[in-house]
Amino acid sequence: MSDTPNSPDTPAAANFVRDSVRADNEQGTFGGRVQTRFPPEPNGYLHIGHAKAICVDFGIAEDFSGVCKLRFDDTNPVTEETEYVDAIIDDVRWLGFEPGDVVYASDYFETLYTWAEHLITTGFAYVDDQDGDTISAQRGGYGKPGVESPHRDRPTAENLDLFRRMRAGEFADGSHVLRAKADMQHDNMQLRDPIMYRIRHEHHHRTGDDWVLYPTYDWAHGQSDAIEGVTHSICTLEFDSHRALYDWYLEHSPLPGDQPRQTEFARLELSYTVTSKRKLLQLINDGVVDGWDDPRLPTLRALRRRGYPATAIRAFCDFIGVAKTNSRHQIEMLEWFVRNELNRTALRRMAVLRPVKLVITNWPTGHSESITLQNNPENADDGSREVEFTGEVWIESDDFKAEAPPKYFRLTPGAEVRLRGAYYVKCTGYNTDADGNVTEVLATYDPETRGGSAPDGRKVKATIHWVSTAHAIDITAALYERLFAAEVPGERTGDPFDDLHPNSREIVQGKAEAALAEAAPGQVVQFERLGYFAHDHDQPALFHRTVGLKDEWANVQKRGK
RNA sequence: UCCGGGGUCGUUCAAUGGUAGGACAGCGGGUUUUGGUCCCGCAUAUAGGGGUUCGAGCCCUCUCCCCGGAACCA
Repeated sequence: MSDTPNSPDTPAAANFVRDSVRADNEQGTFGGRVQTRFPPEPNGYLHIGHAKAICVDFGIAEDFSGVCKLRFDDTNPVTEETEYVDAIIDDVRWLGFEPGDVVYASDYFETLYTWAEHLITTGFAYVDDQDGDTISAQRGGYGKPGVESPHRDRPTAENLDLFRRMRAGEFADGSHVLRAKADMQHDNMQLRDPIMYRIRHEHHHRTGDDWVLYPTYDWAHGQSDAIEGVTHSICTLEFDSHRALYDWYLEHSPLPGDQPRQTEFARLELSYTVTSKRKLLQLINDGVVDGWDDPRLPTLRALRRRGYPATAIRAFCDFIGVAKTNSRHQIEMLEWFVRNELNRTALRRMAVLRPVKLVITNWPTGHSESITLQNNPENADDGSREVEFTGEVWIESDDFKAEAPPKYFRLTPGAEVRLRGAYYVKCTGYNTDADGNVTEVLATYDPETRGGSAPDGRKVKATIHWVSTAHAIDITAALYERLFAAEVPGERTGDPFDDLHPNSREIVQGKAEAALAEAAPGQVVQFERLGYFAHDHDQPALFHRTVGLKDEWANVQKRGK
């Protein structure tokens, strides 16, 4: 076991949810049993916010040797699709969790229906055939009591008859609903005779056309929990005011076992990020991004494509903990976890993304030699590789300046730097085109410094990366900035789209060492001194910048301004 | 307006009546063949008032601020 926060072995931090589960176990509340569920609605792709929920739901179950099922909350046939179901299962597994079972709220439609009849029979539900606006108006308002429906005291037999005919498809959408007979005066609006069933003549992704009657979330959720034996129903804060209803429904249902308990925690929000399904969909539909797996998106598919390791996401989620405070975590912290993981695991390679040619004027014409470089200084087991060096190499254009600003350690006329693993070179001059752009940097090398150290002990202040022009391969790199330029997108104007970063993706053509041609699809490597880059799954020469390296030089420049 | 949930360094999470601590971010230094990593150090917080107590971030009380709640969405 390691004590680094990024280790998958690190036990998750204590938090109020875990503590309450532990207390339940000690008191024998559920006979020592722990069962949770992760209940996404299959109407969109999972994003980083879901990752936290997944880590909480599956994590708690794991900690107490319980089970966590993946349950699709598919109670609304008009928005839900099978496409999302498959993707969600895939994403959960990618994160590293194996669902105890994959189930659907729609599996329980028949039981739910039976229980609804039970509520009718016991006098706790009735059929209302007023229109939606009327029902809504009768609900009252904050601080104002509601008024009871004229159908509230409909006789049981009539309720049963109407409800069965609703199921049989005799009525039009919106004409009838089944409502709980709770309390129209309750301070909590959720208890003011909520809708249990509505009529939707719609095709359902699993039950097809078997049903025209669909349960609402509140009626379906707690009952599904009870049916499958969930003990701890952990959800996000916005359901807090639903808990009273959750309990009410359970108390009035013929449960097969223990009554599950709902606990709420704060969802994960990230700076510079939107996670609303509606907004994500809009970004795609408006063509701002290419699709659900565009690396600029916070969806799990996108983060995966971008090179975020699942282990880093999990470590982040475990580390930020679980609380009830509404909070927005800084994306910098997530990026720290990503770098921390990749620093240990990513092989180093040299790539030049904005190339300028460096000509070594005293290099023997036509000579080429092989340089041995470590694959990962953090892990000797990753071994080494051979890289060809010649008298003409690509270097990063940022690594040369005709006139050096203060504290600039790289190449400038008269300055000596190390070409990583190869030789010291001293800049002797440069050539420009008619417009004054640097076309070639000229330098001499010191043959005594092979391998990158000088026998006379003299030091250089910079080491720069390089790629032999004769041996370079062409690559394309996608450089991403944050999709939104504001910490809280939409805070100024109410519309996150007003805060879109004007240039969140830059495509550059670069040069790279030959070994990069062997990168596996999806593999993440470090381009030395530049950042971590994920090899695209489909396009062989395309690399997505996962995250840059911490850049002290950029800080120096920023401070100088 | 009513009900509910919150308020601890810049951000976030701890401290469950007994020295307010960690991480990220920031700043300074050391090591370094990545201006990376690593190491060392510095600075910064209990929303406000009253009370209980030997002792309060924690308990009581009043005030202020933030979030959620009146879909036939989840």
